[in-house]
Amino acid sequence: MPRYANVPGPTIRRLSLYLRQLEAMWSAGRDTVSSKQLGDALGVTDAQVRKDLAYFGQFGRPGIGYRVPHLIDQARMILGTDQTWRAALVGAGNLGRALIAYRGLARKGFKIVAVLDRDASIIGRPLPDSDGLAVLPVSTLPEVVPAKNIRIGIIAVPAPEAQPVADLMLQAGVQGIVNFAPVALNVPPGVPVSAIDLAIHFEQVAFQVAELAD
Amino acid sequence: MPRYANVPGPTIRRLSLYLRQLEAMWSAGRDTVSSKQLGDALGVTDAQVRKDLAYFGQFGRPGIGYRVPHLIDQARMILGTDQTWRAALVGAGNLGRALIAYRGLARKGFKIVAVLDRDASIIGRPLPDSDGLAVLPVSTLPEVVPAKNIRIGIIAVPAPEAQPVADLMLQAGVQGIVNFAPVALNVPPGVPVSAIDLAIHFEQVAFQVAELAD
DNA sequence: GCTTGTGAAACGTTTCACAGCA
DNA sequence: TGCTGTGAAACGTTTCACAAGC
Repeated sequence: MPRYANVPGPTIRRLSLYLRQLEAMWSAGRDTVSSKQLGDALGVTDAQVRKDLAYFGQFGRPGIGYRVPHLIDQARMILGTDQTWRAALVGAGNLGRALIAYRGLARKGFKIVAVLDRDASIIGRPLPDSDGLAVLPVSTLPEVVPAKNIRIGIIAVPAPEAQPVADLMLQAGVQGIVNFAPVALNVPPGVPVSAIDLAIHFEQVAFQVAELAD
Repeated sequence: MPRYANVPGPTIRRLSLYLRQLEAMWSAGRDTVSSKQLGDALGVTDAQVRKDLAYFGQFGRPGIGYRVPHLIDQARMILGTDQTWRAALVGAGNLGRALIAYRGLARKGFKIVAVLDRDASIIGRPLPDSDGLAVLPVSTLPEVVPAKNIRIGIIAVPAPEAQPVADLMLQAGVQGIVNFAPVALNVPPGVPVSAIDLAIHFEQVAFQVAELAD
């Protein structure tokens, strides 16, 4: 029963960008915006912006443009960030701790309510900037996920541990995964996974720079 | 004079994935791989793998497949990670320090050789896991970039500071940017930028999960 | 028998261009 | 006049299907 079954993937990715830009514009005191203005700010054509938004409804007014706060509300509803998403983080290394401290996630409604690790030497330790969370053993995932109403799992462990952690997460009832480990996860079809491989982004820049030089 | 002008963007993004998977397979002792095997590991069709690789040359042997180490070498050459890329990191907060400590970047040839920040209270401080780097003032970017042969800039500062930092980086001679700030950078056309907005990846998972539920 | 490389077909996305409305 | 929403055209990417090679 998908709400937006025929919406192209690229459109959904850009919707996140539109929302981010709209929030910035609203903070800057802007009340309305045209597809051209929104597109220019993001390097997208005005036609693209209109087509994208039209997949979800008719939000604009000819001659005027889009009302910024209204479009923000709509985009949040569509993306699901009008609600709070409780997440479990596995891996309390440098990256994991950076995620805990990052306010941008909470601001979007993502709350890390459990932090787990395999390393016995850090289990039980309180985490800075975390509202008093302490590190739990990964093995408690099956109890913690239902008990804390967790829907999203965050993987921030070394590559070789990522697959077993993902398996355990899904078994525990997690509905979607954000994966920072540099490895392709094998999950059942239809399970939402977003992968962020830092090194790959650097590689893409390196390729483009090399292209320019030659 | 681009070497690979007509190669689709998605193909270049997948080439990074192929390389990562091939490195894992080589570590696991695999010597040859077919397009089907490589594709299955990544959720891509065999035809897609072959088309992608064929944009860059003829690397395979009918009836056999691809020689793993040879394909790794080729992919590294194409992506540019057969060389070392020296990078400057601006922003020594939680995320910045996680990047400094992350070995995966160095393993791919990306070396952070300068760390800068605006915050006077941390300037001069030595950084853990950094080979003895100390934090420099952002204002020294114009001297540091040429002096240390830096080609890539990494932005890990709060959103409002990202644009001025980007401007300063490009003025200082940086050739490409990896941007972790949740804001669209305005850069001259053709300047390679890769943007990583952590919150957006979470949002995409939330959307997909919400789609399943309804 | 198995697998590549590749034209051709199928498919999906973006851009165009304009009717209709403020 | 300015701007949206949208069919239709243009463009780009993926999949198909098979000849050729191991």
